[in-house]
Amino acid sequence: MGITKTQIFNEKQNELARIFRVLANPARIAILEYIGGQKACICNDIVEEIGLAQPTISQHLKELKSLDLISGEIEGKKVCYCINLQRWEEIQAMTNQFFEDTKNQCC
Amino acid sequence: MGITKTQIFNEKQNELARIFRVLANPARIAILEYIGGQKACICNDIVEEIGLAQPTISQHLKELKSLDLISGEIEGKKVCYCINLQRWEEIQAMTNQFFEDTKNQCC
DNA sequence: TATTATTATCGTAATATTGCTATATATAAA
DNA sequence: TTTATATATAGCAATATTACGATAATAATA
Repeated sequence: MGITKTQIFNEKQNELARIFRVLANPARIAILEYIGGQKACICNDIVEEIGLAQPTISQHLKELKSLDLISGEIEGKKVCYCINLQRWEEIQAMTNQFFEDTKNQCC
Repeated sequence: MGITKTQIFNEKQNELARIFRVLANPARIAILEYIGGQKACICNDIVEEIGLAQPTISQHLKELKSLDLISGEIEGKKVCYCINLQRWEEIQAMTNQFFEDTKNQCC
């Protein structure tokens, strides 16, 4: 095989794994940090900031959007990306809950 | 190419990405939940619990150990795995800090 | 309309990940 | 010592990911 057996896991486990997968890349971490660090929603200075080719950045942005972690508003020929705060906090809460729930008593 | 360009990112970004990568699989989430849910450190009932082949579980455990997220104590012919609480909380804090730091003012 | 700037998509090569079977290793029990 | 049990490792096939260059799509500007 070679493909993750999502069928045998529950929805929450798959959702958590998907969230972590989207975050599991330093370019996407850097993009999120950069977007988060801007006062205004700056768009694709990201390409210059990060140092990867424009199509690569575009692909990473697509993945981040697929999780609804960021949103891109079209402003003329530019697209202005910013953190989707509501979803961000939702995901922060979910992951933190996972860490909290999984702490155990053993050892 | 096809390989992540770790050189162009800083240590923290790479470390975060690595943490998220280890967590980015529903089998590993399920394993952690199971280990965390046991009062005592139960070992490889995990194989029966999860429903993947024994070598596959072993491989996932190895990845979790590589992040020091769990530790495996040898007890006779069995190995008793449990959450490494100190590291667990360290990683919880790191990821939570990331979410906290990255929230922004825009939009 | 033609040009330019910005972003997205397509196709591809290199590499990584997932999960398996077969097998090795290590310890306990007979 | 032989056998059984528990775990790890090696090797492999299928699929996913990362990053790129080429190119399409969109919209502002000349």
